[in-house]
Amino acid sequence: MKKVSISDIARKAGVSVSTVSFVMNDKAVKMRISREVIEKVENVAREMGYRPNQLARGLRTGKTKTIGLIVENISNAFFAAMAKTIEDEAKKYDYKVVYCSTDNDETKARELISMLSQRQVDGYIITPTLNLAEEIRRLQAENKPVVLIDRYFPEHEEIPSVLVDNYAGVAEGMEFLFAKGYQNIGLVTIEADMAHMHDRLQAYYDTLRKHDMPQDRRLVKQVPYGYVHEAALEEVEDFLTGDGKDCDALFFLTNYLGVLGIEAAKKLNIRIPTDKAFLCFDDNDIFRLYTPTISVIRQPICEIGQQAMAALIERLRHTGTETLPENAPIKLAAELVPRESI
Amino acid sequence: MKKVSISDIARKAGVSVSTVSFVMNDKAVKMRISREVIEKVENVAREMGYRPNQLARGLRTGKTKTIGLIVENISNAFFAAMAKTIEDEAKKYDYKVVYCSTDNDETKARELISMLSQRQVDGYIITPTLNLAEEIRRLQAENKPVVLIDRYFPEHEEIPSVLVDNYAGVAEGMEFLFAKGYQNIGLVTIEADMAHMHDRLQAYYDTLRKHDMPQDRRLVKQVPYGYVHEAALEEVEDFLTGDGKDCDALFFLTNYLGVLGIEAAKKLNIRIPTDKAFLCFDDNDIFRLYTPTISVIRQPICEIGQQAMAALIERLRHTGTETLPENAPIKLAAELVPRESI
DNA sequence: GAAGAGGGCTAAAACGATTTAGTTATCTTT
DNA sequence: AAAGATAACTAAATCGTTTTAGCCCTCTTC
Repeated sequence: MKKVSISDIARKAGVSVSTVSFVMNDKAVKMRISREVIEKVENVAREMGYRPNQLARGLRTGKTKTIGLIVENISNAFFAAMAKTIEDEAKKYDYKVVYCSTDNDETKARELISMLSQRQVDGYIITPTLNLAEEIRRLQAENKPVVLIDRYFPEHEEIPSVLVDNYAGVAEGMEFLFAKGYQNIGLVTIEADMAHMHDRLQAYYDTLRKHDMPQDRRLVKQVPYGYVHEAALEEVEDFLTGDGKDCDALFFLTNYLGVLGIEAAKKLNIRIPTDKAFLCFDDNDIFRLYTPTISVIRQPICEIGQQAMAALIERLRHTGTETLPENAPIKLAAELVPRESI
Repeated sequence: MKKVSISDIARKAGVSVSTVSFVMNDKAVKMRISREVIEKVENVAREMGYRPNQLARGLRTGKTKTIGLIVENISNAFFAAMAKTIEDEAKKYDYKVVYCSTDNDETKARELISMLSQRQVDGYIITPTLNLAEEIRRLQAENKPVVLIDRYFPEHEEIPSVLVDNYAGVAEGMEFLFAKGYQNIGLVTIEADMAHMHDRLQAYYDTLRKHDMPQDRRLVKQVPYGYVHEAALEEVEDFLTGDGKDCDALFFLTNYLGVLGIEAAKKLNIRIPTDKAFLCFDDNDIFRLYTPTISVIRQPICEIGQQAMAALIERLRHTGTETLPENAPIKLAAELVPRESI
């Protein structure tokens, strides 16, 4: 059984293809199609179970009503939640979203952009990797709007972005630790190759300086990217028993690092918060449930998704208008969620 | 800057559109295009940054090299992991996957199928909801292969499916609990409206009968579908303090229910396994990390994804051949992972 | 030197929609 | 009754590919 096309309907209803098209697109009245013909066409279309072919439509109109969402890893709780929000948000504007994961790999990111571009998506929401700015400029040059989320390129304000205020979030966390009397705060992070991680790291150092505390590089552990779980865990364990042994508090700069942290602490029998207080950037189911519950700096995931979508839609509407009012990164406030780990 | 099309290249290279097409599709040799022309076209295409328009290609060939993946909820760890496997697997066969969530809503599932069908995906991998068989038959009638995962329709063997052996998995879990000496085993489940949940429930009752234990309906708690987190949590708490108070072990039939279980136990100060042993169907990061670690029946997620993909690819290849060799549900063995909670 | 074979390319139809510019018939208007 | 307006449609181009059929040229071969 083949799919029914607009011309099948035209034939059966005894009208032209154009007429059917007008009826199916609610342009019948504007095109002065008569009541009877409209009804006839609608009935035939319903009976035959007509569904417009979006490829053909997209080819002709140049609009696919689809946006491409590129995240780091869709199976990570943060991005999964983000994807869900964006999908729901997109539906409100009658857009469909197709998502893909970069695994933080530059090459893969490029391939994904290329793939989405070939599939003619109307716009993009992207969690960029390093060195992706040029590729993104190319999309913009093709008049395809792009909005970055979670990360941004400080030197490229022509690419709009929506993210949490990383600096303020970490600063608030540090102030909280100081207020609770912790003096020797260790940091666990990943390579600060992109601006958002750099901002977080900078806030750590700046807050230490503000409180006239020494800035000891050895208290900052960088877990290299791309390690498998076991290797990364070992890195954290080494830190907890080595350079970070005397810390009274640990600040984990990502969700995943926090999970590694509690796993390591568990293995090493480090009591939280008695031996070390724990604070993590970005929330996670585990942190809410673990004993003790883990304090976090929570990102406003929904709001980021909503604002990103809103920004994208606005640009989709005014496509052609090259200069847009506001392009500086939109930075949303993080929320400190104190729990038992501090 | 507009996108460059095949005819732009043809013009610039001074050849016909067909020639360019042959070169771009590696049919140049078969079509006896000369070495020089091939190189010329390839160079021009590279210089101009040509990317084929997949809409046009799909429209012409009837193949989009895209498969639709419909799961219950992409932000659930189980489905997120499944999606990742399937995406990776699809790439091996040079397919792209677009995924969407039903939220277990029949209507939404229908809409998603319709949307994917309009976008002309070549095949489907679906976690079905109730009453979806007819809709799926329609896809098959249009010659679009479908493979179900995680759930199935026992009365529709013409729709192939790949899933864990739910019955055997739960039976193994029950035997393990008995072997450890637990006598009074409560069950927490959701509505058994679909066969896979029915199979799990049946295994519970059958194993009890096999051991000549009473089958007490009150020890089976059904958490209704669609409750918000707080309401569902309350349901579990009520059970733990009410009908299930005297159980020495609890078997949670899904991942999410298990999480609710530990959350409730924590709130009610129920010690695991001292007060009650915990066993959960389907693994989760939390279960590995929680104190105590939670024993689970682990589903072979990767294998399910791989086999589903393999089955789909086979059907994509032999499209037109209506009768396929093996169509009975493919049931893969679950694995008991004993941890501290028992 | 005519027929046939092959080499090297191109024209044009087709896929399924949208959209512009008509066309035809009927109705006003003067 | 001729001119213009309007109502109710339709023809055909177009989007960017793929693919079939065929064209033209040169070389064999007898």
